[in-house]
Amino acid sequence: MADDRHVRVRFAPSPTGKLHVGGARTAIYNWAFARANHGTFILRIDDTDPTRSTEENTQIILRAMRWLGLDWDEGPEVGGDYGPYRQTDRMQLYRDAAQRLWDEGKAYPCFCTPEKLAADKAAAEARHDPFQGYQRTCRDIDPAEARRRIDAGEPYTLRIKVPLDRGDVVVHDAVHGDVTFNARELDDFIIFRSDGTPTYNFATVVDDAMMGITHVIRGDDHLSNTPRQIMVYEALGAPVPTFAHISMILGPDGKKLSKRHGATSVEEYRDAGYLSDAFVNYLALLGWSLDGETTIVPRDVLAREFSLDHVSKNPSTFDPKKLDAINQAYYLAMSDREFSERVLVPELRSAGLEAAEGALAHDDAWYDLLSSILKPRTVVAPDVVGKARFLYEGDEVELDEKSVEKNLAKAGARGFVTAAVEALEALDDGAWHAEAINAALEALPERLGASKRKFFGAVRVAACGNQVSPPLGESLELLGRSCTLARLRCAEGIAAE
RNA sequence: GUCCCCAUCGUCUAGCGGUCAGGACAUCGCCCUUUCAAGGCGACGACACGAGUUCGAGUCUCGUUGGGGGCACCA
Repeated sequence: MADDRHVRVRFAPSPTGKLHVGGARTAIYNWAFARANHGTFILRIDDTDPTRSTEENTQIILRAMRWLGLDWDEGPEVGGDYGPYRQTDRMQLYRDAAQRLWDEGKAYPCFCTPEKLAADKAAAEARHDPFQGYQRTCRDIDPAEARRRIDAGEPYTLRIKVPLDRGDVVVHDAVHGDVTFNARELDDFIIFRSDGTPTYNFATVVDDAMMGITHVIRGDDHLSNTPRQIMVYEALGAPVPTFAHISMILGPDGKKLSKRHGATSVEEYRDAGYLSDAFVNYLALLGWSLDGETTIVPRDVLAREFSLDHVSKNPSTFDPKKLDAINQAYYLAMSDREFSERVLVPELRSAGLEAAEGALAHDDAWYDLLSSILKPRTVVAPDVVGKARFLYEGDEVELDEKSVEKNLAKAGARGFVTAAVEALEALDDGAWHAEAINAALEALPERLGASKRKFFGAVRVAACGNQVSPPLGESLELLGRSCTLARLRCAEGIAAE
């Protein structure tokens, strides 16, 4: 094992799309593993597929990484001693490495056409040959002959020459243990395409070897081609890293998570109003546990306690409900001030309730009070907008039809509102606080011979416009004396007698 | 077809030979309560199946079944 070396791990996304939740989790594990072991976390852009990779996607991924708070020690924009950190900028390195293997007789040119390869494979399949890989057709072509054909312009690929006596390959995996692959499965796979570009299995290994990667933490889907990658390490004479293959993330139907299951990209969750900390917390727990009991694992704890041997082997199902629960737990843990600054005000601004920039309509105490009542009612950030809107409608609230029908339209409602107006008028501006407001209204239902439910329901709709609202006392305090009384008087006019 | 991986409540998981199989989310009920939440208490609910090994198996072995992944001049 290479564990005694300084830990160096990498996250190497392909910019063929946005950062997916599965990729995000892989990134989180790599980051956390590096931090927990005082190692180095490297970000590398695996963009060897020119047709599908875009610069735009690269930027989206970098942005998502920053939003997730996964800072990298080496990589794009921060540099490092093992760069460049984009595969397209490393082409010469792959060529050099391949040339070296060729010179050393560990790789050889293959002139088989794709058609021949397909035919060979079909034939192997037809005779039920357990070995369906490359038939090593060009393995023993005389070097001089090969040279001649190359010089004549014949297209060729470069294949790795797997030693015939290699024997079984065992992958030492930190989450799966030792996984043995039969030597028979290994074939002389292509390391360089006929167009002169390296294949993934070759490029990644060259990179990981040159970058001194000690632990390769990646998706389960790579386990099967790890043996061939090991062949490359061996040919290169580089130490084989420790692998850690983590299971996939599935959708609610047990199928691999995809678009049809809803949001799959990190930025969609950011835009939906999830907290980065909560999102990282949830994803970290999807396949890893601290102790089996703890659900709230802040980033710093993750960075300290993360360990590969608590990584689960089974695939996990993405559960939006649990994400919600964790997100809400993070809000609940915030102080009113923090909630106000990080959640409430930004949402009010982007919803246009508050000016996009500059001074706010109220003082800090007002937002803190609002935060205190909205916090336990918020699952995702944008929830605050709908719940705070009634505070921004001036003296005439928009009355919810159904609420009016079930409250103000009921007999006696006018009397309730009138009584409330009288009681509240007795309070002057200086005494306009939730506690005093509640005290002033408290005795009224009994005096009027009405249930609290009916009385407060009528007042609530009159002042807040809806039978569902944050606590009444605080709501009226936030509304202010004059606005509250204006709304109540307005409702008196339409309330049933 | 072949190779590999996986298998504990609906979901995420704890468990690393002897546990009343624990926690969290979800669901349901009760409490609190002027609405909605939040909170408190409680209920429901799992070792896929079959053989072994063992005094004893969720834990070890093999098989079955069921999922997933690889076998590309994709990554």
